[in-house]
Amino acid sequence: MTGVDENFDPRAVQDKWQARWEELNPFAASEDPADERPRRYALDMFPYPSGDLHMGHAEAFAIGDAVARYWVQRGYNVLHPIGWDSFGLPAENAAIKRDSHPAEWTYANIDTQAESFKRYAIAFDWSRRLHTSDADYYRWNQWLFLRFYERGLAYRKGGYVNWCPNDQTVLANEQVVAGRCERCHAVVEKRLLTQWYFKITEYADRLLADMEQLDWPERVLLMQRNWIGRSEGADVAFEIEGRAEPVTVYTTRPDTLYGATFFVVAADAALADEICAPEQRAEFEAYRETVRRESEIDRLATDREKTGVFLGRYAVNPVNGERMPVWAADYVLAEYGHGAIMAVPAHDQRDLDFARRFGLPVRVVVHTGDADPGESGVATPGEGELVNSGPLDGLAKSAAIPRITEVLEERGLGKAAVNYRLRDWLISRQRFWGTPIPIIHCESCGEVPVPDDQLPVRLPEDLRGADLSPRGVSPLAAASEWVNVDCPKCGGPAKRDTDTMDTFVDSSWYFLRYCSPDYSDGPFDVEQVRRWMPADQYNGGVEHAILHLLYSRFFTKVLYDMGMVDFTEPFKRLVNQGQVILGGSAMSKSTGNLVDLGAQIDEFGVDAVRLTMMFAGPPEDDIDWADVSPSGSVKFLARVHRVAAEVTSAPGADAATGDAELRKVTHHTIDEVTRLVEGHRYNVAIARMMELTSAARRVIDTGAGAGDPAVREAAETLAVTLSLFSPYTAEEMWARLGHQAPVAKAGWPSADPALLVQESVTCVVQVAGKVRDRLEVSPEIGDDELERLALASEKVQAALADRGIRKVVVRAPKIVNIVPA
RNA sequence: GGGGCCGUAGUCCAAUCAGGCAGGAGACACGCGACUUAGGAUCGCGACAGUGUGGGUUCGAAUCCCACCGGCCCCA
Repeated sequence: MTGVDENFDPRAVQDKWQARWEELNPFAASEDPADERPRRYALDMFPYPSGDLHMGHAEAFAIGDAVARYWVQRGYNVLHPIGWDSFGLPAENAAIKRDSHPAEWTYANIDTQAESFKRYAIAFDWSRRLHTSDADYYRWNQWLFLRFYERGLAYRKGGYVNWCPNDQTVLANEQVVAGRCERCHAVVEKRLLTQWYFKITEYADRLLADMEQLDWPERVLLMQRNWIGRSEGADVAFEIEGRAEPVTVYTTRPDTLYGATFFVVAADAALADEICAPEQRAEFEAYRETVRRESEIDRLATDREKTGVFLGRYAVNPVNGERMPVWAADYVLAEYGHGAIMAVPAHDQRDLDFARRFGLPVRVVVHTGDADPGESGVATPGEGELVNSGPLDGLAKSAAIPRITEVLEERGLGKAAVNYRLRDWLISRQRFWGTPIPIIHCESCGEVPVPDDQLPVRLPEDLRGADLSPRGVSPLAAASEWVNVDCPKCGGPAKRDTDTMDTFVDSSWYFLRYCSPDYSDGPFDVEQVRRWMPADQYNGGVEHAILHLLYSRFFTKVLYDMGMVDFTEPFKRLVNQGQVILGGSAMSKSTGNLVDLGAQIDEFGVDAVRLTMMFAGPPEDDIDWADVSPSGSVKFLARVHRVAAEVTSAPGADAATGDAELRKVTHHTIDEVTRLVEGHRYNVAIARMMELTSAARRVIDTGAGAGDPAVREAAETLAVTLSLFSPYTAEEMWARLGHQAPVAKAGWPSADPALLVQESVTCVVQVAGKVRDRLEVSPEIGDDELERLALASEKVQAALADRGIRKVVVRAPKIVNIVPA
């Protein structure tokens, strides 16, 4: 062989260009107002610094990088920043274990990851790097908290909250997945605590309505819609005998009001305690104790037997005056609606299960045509005609709902109502490594905000190791010098709030900080944000479909209401990459089912690992590392590099004088790859680049040879397009072709339209749907002429034999289908 | 229980949005040949087989519709 492939040593090429790029700094975004290039903001979900980068990071950032690099090639002024989500529990746990400070572990890991990102050749603007655990960052969490507080969007309240017994802290609803802690998977308990909340529920309708603006995967929007869980129904007031105030319940099925046969109050709701009759109290309190010990998982299980206790009281059905026994049960949640429901066993399965367990009556009020629920044990929630319902009789369910709502409103017994599944966001945490909540509790003044000019409230630096052990209250409480302060209002003795903020607060606005990372007069420079935001594309894992993405949308809307931003949605387009798995299951350190990114890079090189990620399939699909072939990528990179290395024509050689066929392939490839990259179909784009490589190879070996200018044109096209995926190889090719680095700024090639036109196309002629002949015809051929040509074909005539023709379908210039009689 | 997404060669995947030649775009693995020795290199060639199942619409269905089977996800 020529020996040039021996010159292509991926490791040497990496080291050489990484150093060179460090000098060139090609990806700094320009803030120059005179820079007229249109701006694009390519945003990646920032990493948590737990050890080094792993395969998942490698895929996610390879995708985001292809986007950013493509925009740079297209001549945009591109913002592609990086930072670290560096507060959080793992650092704290590591500090306890090692008797050190969380900052030590955190910043060491950040440095490791930063070095890996550089080696991995991600096109970041390194000058904008931020860490949420820096006081320069978290002071603005505190500042934002105070603005939320002023607007009534941050408040403290007592109630049952989710408690993770392992992490020894409360959790937001969004952090409880199927009854377990989303971090450590411990079964979540309920505790009665006073905690800080953000009033995200006030934005529920806007969070729903503004989804229209979003070019996001439909399934993510659907998940958010489900999470917010808007439902329409009615609030209905029920008298409870012996209680002055009526109790309001929310129902989505007011049409079934005549079918309500009992009333259920959440066992752990205050109402149950209040109305329980004295003779039932002992039984009720015993039951309540068992309920409190139950996990969310138990309570949600649909197949377990219903439990409950009669409270010895009766509610009155407002439409027919019937007395309904009031029960306490665990299948009604204290936090949902008003913590009490009217039970309609005929048309709600859980109510029916309860009724059958305790021998309560079942009354059908909607005739659905299905078996009687009282007999079958299967509730009938479907459409049907109302019966046993006084004035509603004969109406369809859909007509009965507005009718009964109207009646209730007329009589002052109820009204149409909207309910949400979404709860307010619980943001306080009883842990150390987070943003201190900037509130001071004064005995005489109550809650007093820390004045802005005293921000940041820094974390005390003398806590470390065992000081941080979880003990159910924040470790900050033990730092007495830090805790005890003078009240900013009255100067009297006061104590700091010792909880820290959920780290999802940090990540709800970091993308704004990137626009002006060193700004010191506010969380961000409003002008800079106006120029860069909203982000054009946001890349990250679907695991954030609800939590982070919902919170960020909420923050953006609040900032909009504060007049700090001029848009209501932060991320125009969202791309969720799949996971990298191994042998069909998720990679995990604990099971040893793991591929180490560093080892892959050592073996195959950065470019081959990146190319393998991008070529494996569509970005949103999972990649099973057992199914892909990084060695195949190595082979391709050597092959495409060899094409460039063999080129002997001079830079600037006139391609027009070169091989016409190869030129067509090159320009078709440019045209297709452009479209494919725009559509995020990188795997197909790479396949096209492989085809072009083969076409150039053929011309070198068996055609016009390596000196043909068309070969140079193909090689240059390959270098620039490959730079999105395998930047080191692309840079080396570009240098071999006699050009100046960086190839990243070479400029995207454009296809010559003249080379895209086809002189002839193959028209398929079918008889009864079977291909019988192929005709080479002009792409401009008319239907009539094509039909004549097709019918004249000998093969067609033979296939027809002596059958007549019933119909001829012509779709010029691609196909003719002749249907015999 | 409700809703959503997905089933194409031994394997990963194209073509599905907008119905029109799957002699599958590309690749992995496999086999053969060439490179005057060798080949975990390179270049070339090849075979295999097939749109989950059953209906429907259509001149024509991987593509659209319905049902079923199987897998994944969200809510309950």
